[in-house]
Amino acid sequence: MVTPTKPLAKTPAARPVVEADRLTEAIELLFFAYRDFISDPDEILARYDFGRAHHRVVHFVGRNPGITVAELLNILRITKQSLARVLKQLIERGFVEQETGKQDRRQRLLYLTAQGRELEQRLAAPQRARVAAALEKAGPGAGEAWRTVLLELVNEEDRAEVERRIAKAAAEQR
Amino acid sequence: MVTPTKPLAKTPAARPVVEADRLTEAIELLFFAYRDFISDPDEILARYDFGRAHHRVVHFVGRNPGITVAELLNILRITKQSLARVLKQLIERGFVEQETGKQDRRQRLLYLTAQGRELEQRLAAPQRARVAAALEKAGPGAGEAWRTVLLELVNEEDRAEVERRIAKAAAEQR
DNA sequence: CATTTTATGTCAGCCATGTTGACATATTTT
DNA sequence: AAAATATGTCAACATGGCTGACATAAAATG
Repeated sequence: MVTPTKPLAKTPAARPVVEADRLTEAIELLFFAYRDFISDPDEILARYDFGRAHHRVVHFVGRNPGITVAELLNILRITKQSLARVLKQLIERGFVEQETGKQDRRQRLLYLTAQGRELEQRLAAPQRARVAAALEKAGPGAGEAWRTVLLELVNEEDRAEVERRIAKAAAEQR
Repeated sequence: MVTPTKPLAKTPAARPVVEADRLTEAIELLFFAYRDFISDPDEILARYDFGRAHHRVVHFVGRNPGITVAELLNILRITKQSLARVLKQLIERGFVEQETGKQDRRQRLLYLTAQGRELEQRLAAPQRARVAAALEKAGPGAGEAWRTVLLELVNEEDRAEVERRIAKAAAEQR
C-alpha cells in the first residue's frame, strides 16, 4: 500500500493547507477572544450609563475627527435610526459635538469633546493593555501575522477601505 | 544628549514593545474582522428564522455533544433565561435534543439531531472558508501566531479552560 | 431657475436578545 | 430529614438592532 490509513505521527504528508480541526479551533477561539475583549469596557460604560453602541461611536469619532454621519454609518453597518439614538445621547451629554460642514453645509461633522476624549481613553486603556500583552506573549512577528489575518477576514470588497481607514486615522492622531 | 527626541527612521531603538498606533490598528481591525466574520451565517439563519443566539448554541452543542446546560451557560456567559428562550425553540423545532444524565439525572445533556448537524455544517462552511483563506494568505506560521494571540486575549482565569475545551472538543469529533 | 438628489433628522413601532427577581421541581449530597 | 444543586419557568424590563414614513436644508442638475 502506498498511503497508510492514518497519517504517521506529526509528519505533514498530503494534508490540506489548514486542517479542519485547526479551523474549528480558530473559529471558536475568535468567539472566546472577542467575548472577553469586549467585556473590558463594559464596567466603565455602565458607570456612565452607556452601552456598547456608545463605545463604538466614541471610538470611531475619536479615531476620525470630523467624520460625517454617512461615513460612520458605513463603518458601523447599522441604520441611521439606530445610530441617531446613541449619537443624540452622546451629544446631549457633551461627549460628542457636531459642526456644519464647510464645503457641504448639509453634513454634520462629528468631533469628540474634551470629555469625550477622556472617555475614549478610559475605554481604550484596558483593551490596549490586553492586546499589547497578547502580542508580546506571542512574540515578534505575531503582530504582523495578526494584522494580515484580520485584514483578510474582512469582506474583500471592504478590505481596501478598511486598510486606508486605519492608516489614515493613525496618521491623523496629531 | 543621550536619547533623541524622535526615534530615527525605522530603527527599533528604545521603542515600546508594541507601539500605540499598532495597538489601535489591531483593536480596530478586530472590530472590522469580527463584524464581517459573524455576518456570514446571518443570511442562512434568516432562512430558518433563527438568530445569532441560535447559531452559538448550535455551534457549541455540536462541538460538545452531551454538554450540560450549566456548561453551556458558562461558555456563553448569558443567563439561563436567555439561553432557555433559544434552546426551547431549537428543541421544539427538532435541531437539538435532550437526554437525562445517567450519573446525575438532574442534568439535561444536549445533542444535535441530524437536522441540527446539518444546520451546523451549513453555518460553519462560510466561516471556515473565510478563516482558511485568511490563514493561507498570511502564510505559514500565521495559524500558530493567531492561535496564541487569541488565546492570550481570553481572560487569564478562563484561559486554561478554553484551551482544554477546544482541545477536548476537537478530539471528540469522532 | 425649477427640479431632483443628497445628507441628515425624527416619529412610531417591532423584534431579538440581553437583564433581574422570584419561585417550582426533581435529584443529589450532606 | 434537610440542604444544596441542576434545571425550568413566569413576568417585567433594557438595549440596540430593524422597517417604514415623512421632513428639512443644501447641493447638484437639466
